[in-house]
Amino acid sequence: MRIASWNVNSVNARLDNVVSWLGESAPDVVVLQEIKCQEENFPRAAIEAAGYQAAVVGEKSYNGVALLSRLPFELRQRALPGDDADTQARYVEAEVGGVIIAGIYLPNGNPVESDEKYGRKLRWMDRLLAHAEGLLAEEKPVVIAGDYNVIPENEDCWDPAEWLGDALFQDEIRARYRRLQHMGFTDAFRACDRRGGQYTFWDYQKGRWPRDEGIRIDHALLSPEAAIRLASCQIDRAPRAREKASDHTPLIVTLNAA
DNA sequence: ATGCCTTGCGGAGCAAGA
Repeated sequence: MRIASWNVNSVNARLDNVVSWLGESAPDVVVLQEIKCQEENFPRAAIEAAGYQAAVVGEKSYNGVALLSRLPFELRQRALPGDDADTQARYVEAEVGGVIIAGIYLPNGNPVESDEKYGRKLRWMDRLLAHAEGLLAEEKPVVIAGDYNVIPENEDCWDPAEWLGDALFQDEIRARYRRLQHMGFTDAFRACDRRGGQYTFWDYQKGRWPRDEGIRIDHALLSPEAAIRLASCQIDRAPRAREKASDHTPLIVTLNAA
């Protein structure tokens, strides 16, 4: 099973790129982040024509996630449990072929001085940790994939000095990401590739893409039952080079058959 | 230099992203 994650920075602005990439890459399941539309404005017909059924958790203008699948799936969650007052569209979870797949769009958290932004990020991560414990207890293959907005280590960043004051780089943020690993989740990309300097995001500004000055912030974390089936995990840089590219590029995980 | 891009919203110039 091939499972991809991609922050598309508006699914409607990116529709041609997304549909052509689905045709070329043909993953079984894709979790999208920042679709930036309500469910009624999601381009469902074009996605279905490409061969995918979609579970859409939308919101006007901002955020928004979707799970696309070529295989039958059962929707499990449309929100991250733990705070009914949180109305932002950042979480979707489904079971596909015996694998629990969660798509997440973790809050950015800047500026770090702001409880509204940074505090929200910390609290969202704490809820994710709690929910992840419950998923582990199911003892099934689980893949939590998406835009974590976390730079795990200095080597995942082209210039750590430039990111010292940023919410993506704070020690307490990175500690929470490590806690997911300590409780039993495996960073699929890092398990397959020891190299630093492998990025999933390059800012539109300042020529970051042509200079390959990026950060690795899109991740797939695997429960032990999924990790023992890990065949490969790759960053597909091709979509970032296209016209009208998203500032993120897809991450693709391949699991061996059960 | 809270900018430099890019998007949504709405019909100008912000807000938000990372």
